[in-house]
Amino acid sequence: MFTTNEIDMEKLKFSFYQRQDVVEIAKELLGKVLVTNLKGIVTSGRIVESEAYAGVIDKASHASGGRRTNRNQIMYGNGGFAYVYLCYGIHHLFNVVTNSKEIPHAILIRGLEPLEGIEKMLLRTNKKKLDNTLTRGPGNLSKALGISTKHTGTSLLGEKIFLADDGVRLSRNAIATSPRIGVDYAGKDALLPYRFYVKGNQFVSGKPR
DNA sequence: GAGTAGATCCTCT
DNA sequence: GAGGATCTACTCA
Repeated sequence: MFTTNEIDMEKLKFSFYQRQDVVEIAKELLGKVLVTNLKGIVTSGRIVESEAYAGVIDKASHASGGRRTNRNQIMYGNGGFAYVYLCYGIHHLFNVVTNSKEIPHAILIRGLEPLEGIEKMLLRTNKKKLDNTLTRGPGNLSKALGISTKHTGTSLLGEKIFLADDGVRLSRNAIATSPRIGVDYAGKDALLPYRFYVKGNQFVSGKPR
């Protein structure tokens, strides 16, 4: 399906995260590579699913209505940092903060196709063999990559966690759009088409299509 | 295969 | 003191 091309991997630049349109960035993140390098263990995966959270005007966002708390203050900082938080007491959800200071945009990474360090991911998740549950869904992928809430505030331009472009390009018709998942509480904002995924990829969460 | 309950704990009210 | 940007296992059919 995808071919790895590690030689041409290039970290996404600060300016990539600084742009205004969080929905556009969410779409562009599909096909990019998320890499973690923690305690000398390198694991990575290609992003196949993402969701945009459009700051203060978005009821589904933690920053909805300008809410500002200890937990989400990182969203009010500059783009290019990680926002990780705990959900349902069990799951660590990994977000990419975008835009500039005081504009709390973020993108939730929901699905990855494993690339490097698959055996390490299996160890972390207590799985025996690779299947599509390893990095499908936001809770699973952060566990597989070793990401937890203590990584909130980590720069995505550093060595520990970063996003890279290895030259893979997705054609426009390979990308599908849908409403976001698990945000029914957000009223009509739950219907916004802010979720993007690679059509037919087995690491996309939700019902297979 | 579909539907539901339980896990589990940090964060905000 | 309540509830959440979820996942899994279990039931029932």
